[in-house]
Amino acid sequence: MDSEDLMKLDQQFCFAVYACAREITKLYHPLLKDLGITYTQYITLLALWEKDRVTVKELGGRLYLDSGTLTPLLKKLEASGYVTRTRDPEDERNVLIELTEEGRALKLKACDIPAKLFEQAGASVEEILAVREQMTSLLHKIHIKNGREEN
Amino acid sequence: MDSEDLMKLDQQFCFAVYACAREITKLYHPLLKDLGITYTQYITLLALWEKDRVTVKELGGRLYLDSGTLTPLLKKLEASGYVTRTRDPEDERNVLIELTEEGRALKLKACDIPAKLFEQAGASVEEILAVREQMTSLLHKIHIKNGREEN
DNA sequence: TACAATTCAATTGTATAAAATTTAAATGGC
DNA sequence: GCCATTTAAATTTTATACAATTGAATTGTA
Repeated sequence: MDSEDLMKLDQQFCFAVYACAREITKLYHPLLKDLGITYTQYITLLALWEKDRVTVKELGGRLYLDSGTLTPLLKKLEASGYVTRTRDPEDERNVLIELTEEGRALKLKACDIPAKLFEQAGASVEEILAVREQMTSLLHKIHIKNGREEN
Repeated sequence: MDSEDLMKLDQQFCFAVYACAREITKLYHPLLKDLGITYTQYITLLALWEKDRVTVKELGGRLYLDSGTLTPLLKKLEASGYVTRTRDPEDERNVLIELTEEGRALKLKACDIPAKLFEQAGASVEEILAVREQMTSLLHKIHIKNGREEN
């Protein structure tokens, strides 16, 4: 492939992923609107439903987001009554995020979302699973690259 | 797979794509900073280097972005001297986007970026190409779904 | 030809993202 | 125990994204 072809939009791996991510988010929108949460809030709650009483740091590590994004988002979830934010008495630098009863209850209202999305995706389960494996593998590799300054 | 597993963060196809898209953008950052442009501006210029003198609508169709995102972005590219924005005399509703000489010249400075990124990706070319095909296919399918209100 | 419907870009309002800086708290030598 | 270093969260700044609305221009049609 010559340099001219490499510059074409349709040849860009990054663009396929970038545009796809945005379209997927839009696909979630009507379902999440019923619950009164945004996509990033949904992803954050998924992480908390698995394990809460975690620091912003740990949550950010799992979501690949930093405090600049999470702090305002968690304050919104707190204002909505789904989580609490309390300074860890053991180490006042840490803020512990915990689900409230309403936060836990929301999981039941959201539990059919993954199945609904799978159904809407318009692709076979096998295909989706295979691509997910590769995306996850690539995500880890790139995250490590981004973690180092050089290169 | 039971409903509990379907709710796990690592099982979410959407999250793999969403997080990967953000990490890829970060990977581009140091390269694009040298050129003084952002990732979305780079993608927009890729589209224009292929074909310019297009309306905001057409450009948005190729980039999967609407005027709410493109209008301020194109104004920045205009302020940087890379594009011009002129109302189409034939149909005053349309705004035509054209590259300036500097905008065209920037392509030469950017032409080694795709190769550099391929190198950094840490995955085989075959793997990247295969996943890109599937992401692109899925992108088209979901875009059509998002275009229709029902479903 | 009026004029309702449509189309396009811009605007408004809300919510992310991420780099860079700041502030407060804790830690590790000495 | 003092203080430089480190760490965590918050804040600041800049740049997307997108839904919804607005306003101007065009089109279809009676």
